Amino acid sequence: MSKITEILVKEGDKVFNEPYKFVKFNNNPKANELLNDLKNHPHAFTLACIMDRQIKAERAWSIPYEVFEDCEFPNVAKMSHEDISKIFHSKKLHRFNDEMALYFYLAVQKINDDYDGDASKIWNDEPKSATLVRRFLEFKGVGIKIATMASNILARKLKVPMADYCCIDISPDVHVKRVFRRVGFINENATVNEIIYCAKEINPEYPGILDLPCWEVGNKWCRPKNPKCNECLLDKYCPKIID
DNA sequence: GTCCAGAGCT
DNA sequence: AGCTCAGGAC
Repeated sequence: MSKITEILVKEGDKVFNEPYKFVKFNNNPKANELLNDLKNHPHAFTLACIMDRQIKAERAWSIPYEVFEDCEFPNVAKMSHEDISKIFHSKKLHRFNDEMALYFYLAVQKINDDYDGDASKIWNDEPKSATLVRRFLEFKGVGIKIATMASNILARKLKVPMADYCCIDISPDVHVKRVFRRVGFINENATVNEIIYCAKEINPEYPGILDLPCWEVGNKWCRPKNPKCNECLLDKYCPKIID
């Protein structure tokens, strides 16, 4: 194993093995309370994950809190797509307010119809990792990045018990992709599938273990412009392949 | 102007 | 595989 993969796996393992501690998703204390309370507000975490695309992560993690300010769960299940759309537009919750309001609405309906209004039933039966990822994929607006991200956070931070971890892949998002390119794991025009299989190759029993360290490297230091290599934990071993 | 934890449709 | 959705922080 290369020194870089060794460091990334070790960092991932460290977080995975530590006991639960309150997760700080962003700087909104009330949103964080909601997201950490999987027992009483499991839908908040689920809905926030679905909102997590093409905007700053910190902003996406507040969206369920912002909606529930106007209408508490489970009453939100009675709201129409149009009602929810009005909230998204008036509070400017997302870039894609029409589309995200629809996915938010559809997710609430699905939680109601398929999980008896209790989103924790998505993950609380100690599922196989494949089952968990597939359940997230069933939601409209959820693809491989969001399904694996949700599963990774449940496994690594929120300590949700599951039967195995082998099918929780790395979340192939913009940061992971950039970091994988610059450390030389993949080439410039690699596809999402190549990223996923690259992580499987490194740590097949839990490919997603690489997700958090890679995401943090990309978010904090390995920026698109002016990467702060001297502060990065991979500095000594990284080939620093910049396009 | 650049960048942001993408997915769906063609 | 490429295009579209289209907003706010910096």
